Amino acid sequence: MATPPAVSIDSPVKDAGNTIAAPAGGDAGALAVPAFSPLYQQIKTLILRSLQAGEWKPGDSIPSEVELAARYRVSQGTVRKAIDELAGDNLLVRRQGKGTFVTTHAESHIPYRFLRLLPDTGTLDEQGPAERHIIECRRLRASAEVARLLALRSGDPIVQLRRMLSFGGQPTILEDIWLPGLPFKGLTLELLSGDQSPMYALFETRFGVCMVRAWEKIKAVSADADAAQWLGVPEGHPLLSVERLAYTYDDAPMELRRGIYRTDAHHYRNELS
Amino acid sequence: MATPPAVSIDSPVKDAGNTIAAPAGGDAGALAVPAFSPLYQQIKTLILRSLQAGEWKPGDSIPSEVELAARYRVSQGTVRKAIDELAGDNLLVRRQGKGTFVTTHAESHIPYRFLRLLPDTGTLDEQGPAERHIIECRRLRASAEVARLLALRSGDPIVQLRRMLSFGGQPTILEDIWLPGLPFKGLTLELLSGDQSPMYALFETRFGVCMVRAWEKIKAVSADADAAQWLGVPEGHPLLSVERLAYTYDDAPMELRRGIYRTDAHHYRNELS
DNA sequence: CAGTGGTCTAGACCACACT
DNA sequence: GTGTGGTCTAGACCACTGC
Repeated sequence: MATPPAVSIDSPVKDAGNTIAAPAGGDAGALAVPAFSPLYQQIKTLILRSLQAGEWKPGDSIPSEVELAARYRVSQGTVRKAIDELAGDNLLVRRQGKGTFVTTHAESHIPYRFLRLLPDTGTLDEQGPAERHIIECRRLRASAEVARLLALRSGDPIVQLRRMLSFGGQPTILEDIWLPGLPFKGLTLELLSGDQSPMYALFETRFGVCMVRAWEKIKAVSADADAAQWLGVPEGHPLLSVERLAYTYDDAPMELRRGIYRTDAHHYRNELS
Repeated sequence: MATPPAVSIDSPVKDAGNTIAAPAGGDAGALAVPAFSPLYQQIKTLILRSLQAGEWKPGDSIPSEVELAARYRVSQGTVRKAIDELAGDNLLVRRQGKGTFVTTHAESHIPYRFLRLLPDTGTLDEQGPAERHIIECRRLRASAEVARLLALRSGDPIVQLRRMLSFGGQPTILEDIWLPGLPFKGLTLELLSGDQSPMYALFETRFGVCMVRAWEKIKAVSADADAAQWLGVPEGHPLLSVERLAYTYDDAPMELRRGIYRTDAHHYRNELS
């Protein structure tokens, strides 16, 4: 399987030396556009496309460096640099002696890769795994606000979820989640409730959607009646509001999430450099 | 200047092939300890030491790759990999055609490298630069808690600062800062107040202390009387508590800081991947 | 053992910045 | 032009994994 398609973004020519050809034939057509990129960047893009297209799924191993070098007709070192950067972005994981694998939210030893909340005292696996409870799952139409953030149009179909996470029996996080309706056709409360894996792992296996990076906006807020009831704190209690926008391989926003965190016994941890 | 000291951590031997010698002579002594590291790691450590020793200061350029390769008696590619990693950790900055520079908190186009608070609307330079006001600067003795976090002994001399940051005239951040007394001998309220640059830049130039990375622990809290007064909010108002422990090159904790942030018009931003 | 990623080298050439 | 970092190659060998 797989005959080498060779590099074809900037149509690199390697006749004499290692030059990269002009973006368009001859000298007509687009000018002024920078449009040149190093070979390894082009390889990176090609690999990204294969990930996006689902040629290699989360958890799978991708072809070896030697194979990819042959496929793209470049040296192993060039493939290596491309993979290095993708690994640096946490899209791939290298394992010496075994191969290079597509990063997944499942079967990872970090069950909640994007969750930055830690207990003030104790280890990561403190009181065993988090208890998860789906409160509701509704299909409705995007508000202007949600549509804007998810790059949809007002009124487009969406799925709205609400769930609660508890640690050691203590309700700690109340989350509202908005997902675009089309990619998540078939997502139901039953499906979510009957699943043991992290939500993002379910998204990968059932919907082929891989959350790759995200932004979070954090504020301190007062508990309203609703949050107070779910989290078991008095109204007005200070809580962390964590708004997350998560993206897939193609940098398309695929999830909007707003979590309300109790921070009595936990804290949001962040590393700076 | 500078005659090659050559690599000497693991005493790499490159007689035939590129082997790295055993950590200790013969086969006696420590066994079971892994203790081997690739050449580029050793180079990384040597560069780190030069940074630590102040051989190259923040903002300076370090020797070129070719020079370093000669100095350490390795190939340019090996130096390159070492520098790549240090650049990845934001300790160095590469500038094509110019050289490699030691990262600094001064003259950066990001005036507050470690500050993650952004305005909800508008750009980064929103209302011009932040107004800074030093409220107090006292020299006292470390409490058990502060000593533990700063790796000091209870009762060791420390400097305690309090300051306020305002954006567009709005008091937004109230910070208490604890510094070890010895490295910061000579730090006074006058020095701080008369300085226009970010505090970390002052630390670099006046005390040779470069903050390189940090952890932050974030919680939602209620404004106490003190914070309420300084920040102009009612008591009980939800605020962000941001506790930071900052480290220098040698991974020694060098600053403890606790900030109280208003998040009415701003938010703490974080990227996940 | 063969296959994978990891390290190291040496040399060529390109892109950029200063002078 | 000279010097810097940036890209690319080709080949050798090491270290780990699993058959």
